[in-house]
Amino acid sequence: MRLDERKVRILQAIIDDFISTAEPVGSRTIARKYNLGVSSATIRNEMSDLEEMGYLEQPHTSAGRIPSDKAYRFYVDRLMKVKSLKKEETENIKQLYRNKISQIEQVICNTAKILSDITNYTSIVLAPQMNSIVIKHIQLVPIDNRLALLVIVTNAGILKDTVVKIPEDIDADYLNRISNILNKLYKNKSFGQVNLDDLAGVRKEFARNSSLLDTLIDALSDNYSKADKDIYYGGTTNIFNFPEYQDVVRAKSFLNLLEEKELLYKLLSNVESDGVTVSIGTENPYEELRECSIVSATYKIGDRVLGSIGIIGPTRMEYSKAISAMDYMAKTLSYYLTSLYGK
Amino acid sequence: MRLDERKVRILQAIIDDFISTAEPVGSRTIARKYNLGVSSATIRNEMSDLEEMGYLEQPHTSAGRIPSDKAYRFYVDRLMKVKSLKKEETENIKQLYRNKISQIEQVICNTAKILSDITNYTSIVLAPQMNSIVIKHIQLVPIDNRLALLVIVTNAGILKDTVVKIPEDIDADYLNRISNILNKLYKNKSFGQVNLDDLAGVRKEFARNSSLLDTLIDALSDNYSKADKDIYYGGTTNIFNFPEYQDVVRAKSFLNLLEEKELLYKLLSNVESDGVTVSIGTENPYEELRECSIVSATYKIGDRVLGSIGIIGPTRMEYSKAISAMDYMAKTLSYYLTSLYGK
DNA sequence: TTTAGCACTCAATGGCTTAGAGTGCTAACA
DNA sequence: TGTTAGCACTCTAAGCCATTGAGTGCTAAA
Repeated sequence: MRLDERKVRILQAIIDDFISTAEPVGSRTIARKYNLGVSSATIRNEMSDLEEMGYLEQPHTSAGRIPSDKAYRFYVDRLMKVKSLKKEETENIKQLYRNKISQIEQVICNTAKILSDITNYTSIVLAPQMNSIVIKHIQLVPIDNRLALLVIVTNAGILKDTVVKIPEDIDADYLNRISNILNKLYKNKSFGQVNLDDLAGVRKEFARNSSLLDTLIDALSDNYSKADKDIYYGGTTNIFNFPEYQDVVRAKSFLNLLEEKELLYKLLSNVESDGVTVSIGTENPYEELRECSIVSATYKIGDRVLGSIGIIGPTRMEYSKAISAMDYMAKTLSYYLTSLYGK
Repeated sequence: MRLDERKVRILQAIIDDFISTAEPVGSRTIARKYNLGVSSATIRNEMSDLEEMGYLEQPHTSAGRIPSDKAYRFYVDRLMKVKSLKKEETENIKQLYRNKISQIEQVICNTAKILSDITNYTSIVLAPQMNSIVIKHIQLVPIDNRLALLVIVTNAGILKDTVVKIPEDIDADYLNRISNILNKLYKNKSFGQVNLDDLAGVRKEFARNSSLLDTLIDALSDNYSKADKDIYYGGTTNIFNFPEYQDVVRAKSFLNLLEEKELLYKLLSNVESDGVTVSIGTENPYEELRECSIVSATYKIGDRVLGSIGIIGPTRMEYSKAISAMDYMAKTLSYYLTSLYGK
């Protein structure tokens, strides 16, 4: 059976309607709301065909029909016109980056927030992936006679800097010497190449202060291992706005899903490095996500991918809005980061 | 009418039962489960008295009874024995602070998490209140020829340090001079005393680099104004575990409540500075909280209150557990911060 | 003062009916 | 041959009603 133009028009009407109402769509509704110039009976026949072709599903005989994942895919690839963001929305985004220069985590956290504000879905942002980040400089900055700040400067902005306790009798010169040792070992290496054993190897240079060495090893490995899977969220409670999540059990399982960092991490780190990726319902590799869609993109410094951003919502998603917001956001963030830290 | 010993025993049984089941408690249940040596009819009479005295309420005639806020207050003040935490729980808490020295925000964020893990309620932690924090040192640390790190060292650990853009032609000496100016102006002042006009007043010293000055003013005011109302959460979805929040509307309104930072901020900043404060249902000044209880305490460095911690849950809360966890946590956190930044 | 007994109340449960939205088929029509 | 009106059929959701049972309050006896 061929998907002729009339079928396409009807399919589009059904998808549009279902996206906005979340109710199964009947033939009469289509005939009334979208005047396609044919009667409900004709539409009924076409709908029956569309079901046979796999684009529609029927929850039960006496209900209307809902689009299948295949229909959404067709919609996203062919039907939908990506409408650009409203002026005020792009302004909001730009505003976020204008003048504001602060910790990269801050920026990313705000990115998540604004993305969920614009789309009304939940947004997920993966913090920069350490493995690809190169250390430009390590320095111990003295704070007082018992504390110092271990600052790791990377080509993606400052990383979590860490306060470390130092033995009381250590002076600035000594800290400088240690900074030099650290630099010699790690400068221009990526975090993936960092080997903490190297540091243990120079234990003798620390003389009697081997406890300081241990503290440093701790601090470094902390930064290395943990920050890697940092995930930021925006609009986690937005899910309650959707009728399909008015059921506590479903809402809860959605919120639990968000806490499965491992899964989200895998999901978002396998994203195309260019443009916006859309993953619909059962296209997702994970069971838990078979009723959700994910719109994602990466953000970069120059050409190097740092991390990724995702929007997650019901398969009945306003793809057009979500995709355009994602596209604009990822580009703006990348542009901003590149101008700040890029070479 | 007097609250004689038998009434108290019955009241206690009812409260205990309701706390663990969330179901209205009937006279027969009490007679069966807690053998008080009297029949259900006697208990019935006593319950009727307790209701008249305001300790019990009846959702409807043919249901059992539930404790009133007055009953919980009595329970917390007189009846309840605070049971101390399990060994493994205190171990978990200590573990959190052992060796781990990092940004104060990190510590606070983890505090929220562990508190909610132990109690199964939602925890709320107010970041250190800037007004009382004293600046010990301000320094601009050069990163590369376009960026510097503005580090503000306080008597409560490092504050959010900020990356600032600097004009390309500025050298380390110049940054040092600026650091000195900043120190002269702000050292040993609390954030409450910081007046950004002071900085504007030295504009001439910046010579042609007045854009750098503006950046610094921005960065400082950012730290000053925003961080002040930072709130960290733990276990926000724990609320779904309680039968009284199986209703989406209620669950949603609870989650919305958590986003009312202004309100939570007011609520938690008016807490007794010593010991644990318990605020039950309608005792709370806000309408939205009349079905919740809040257990809170402050954390300090030495004697100076920095911020506060709260646990929020249904009025039917396991007060004993919540209070002991809160007590232990606040003390441990204060001890840790004092040993690190105190004096 | 305590307790057994009993009538009474009321939310919750489950079965039953009805209403209505929607389908699919058939037959007539252009 | 494609389109449409008409109609019987299906199935969920909503409303209604009777039943159940947990729990109370009162009374009278121990």
